[in-house]
Amino acid sequence: MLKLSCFESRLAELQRLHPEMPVQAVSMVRFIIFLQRRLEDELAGILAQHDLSHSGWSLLMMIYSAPRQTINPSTASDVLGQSRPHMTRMTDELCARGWVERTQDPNDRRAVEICLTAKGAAAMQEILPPMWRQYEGLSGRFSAEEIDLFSGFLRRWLLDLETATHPDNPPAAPAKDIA
Amino acid sequence: MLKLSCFESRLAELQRLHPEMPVQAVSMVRFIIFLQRRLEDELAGILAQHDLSHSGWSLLMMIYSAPRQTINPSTASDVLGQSRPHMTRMTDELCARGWVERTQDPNDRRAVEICLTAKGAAAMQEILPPMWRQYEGLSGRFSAEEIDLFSGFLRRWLLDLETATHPDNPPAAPAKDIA
DNA sequence: ATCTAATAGTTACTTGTGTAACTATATGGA
DNA sequence: TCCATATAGTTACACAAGTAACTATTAGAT
Repeated sequence: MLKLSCFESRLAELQRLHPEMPVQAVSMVRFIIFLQRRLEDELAGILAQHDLSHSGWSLLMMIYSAPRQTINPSTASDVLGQSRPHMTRMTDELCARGWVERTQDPNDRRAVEICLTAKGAAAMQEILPPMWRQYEGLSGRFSAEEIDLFSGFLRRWLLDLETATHPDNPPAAPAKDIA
Repeated sequence: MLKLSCFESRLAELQRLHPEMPVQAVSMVRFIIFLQRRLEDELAGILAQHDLSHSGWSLLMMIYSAPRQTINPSTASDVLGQSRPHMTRMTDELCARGWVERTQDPNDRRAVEICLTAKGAAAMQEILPPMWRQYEGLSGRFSAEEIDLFSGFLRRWLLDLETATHPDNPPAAPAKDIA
């Protein structure tokens, strides 16, 4: 029996026991958790070939795509949803590879700037193509229309959660079509 | 600036640098990871009041809703996507609370059965109502129609990933309407 | 100008969870 | 019937990532 089927049997039984259970909410939350585990496991396989963890990869992509290919640890922590000590450790690892370097923020002596090096940029050129293929392979089999809809739902949910925990944030503009 | 907005700026820049990037796939995978972090953080808040980790809670729910409120560790590990040693530790914690107990499988001396105790059932009656409310509160603001669609997408993606990594599994039947 | 509160990043410590290895037991093929 | 292989669960060890505490620095109110 498929694991998901087994899980859904449990869910059905839970609902039988507790008709007041918000079954859709419970299952959606659980589906997200299951998806995350699988997706990270799959990505971990190919990242391991480059001796990268998922966190290191996330940070590297943030740096690579930032203005002047430079970021500071607190911003990275904020956007990636991971702790500042973890950004410190990931930065340590990437520095050890020679892929990034830390410099002093000229305007704020507390702050550090993490910049991509030429070596790091070269590494990214090598890693990105197989990673794009991996991401594509991880996509479910959806039509373009379904992907637009699904992506929009995920984004809205994220925004709802972000806005709920930081009510002072203004509601975000609708998604711009990035493509 | 919203964290998600910041992230999407990075994504836009990545796409400018790499037009071949599968932007929808990359963003969807990343959205799942972000969602999982937030959802688990939110759930952790209320679970902490009951001195439960997310893993312990997951296992407890699996046991609570299983036939005869009994499960074995390997099945739990398989369905929840977590390691057998972790199931052992979670079981240790729940045993220490008096909420579950281990018994010998009468048919297989290797196997352990984890059964909910009366005390555990009582604890569940107490924990479930606030948890239902928490799950409901975590749901994004979607219409019933959108929730059906969204839930279906999540489920299909999970099935695609499960089938891709275990090709011998038959494609699952479409979701039965649980309600 | 002063001082309190907040922030940036690191270090030390803690918690969560994986893998490897182990023992005991079951399965299934020869 | 025997034996190799696989499985169940635990223990030991390793790794990932969080929190608390710290120092240095900045921001902003008075």
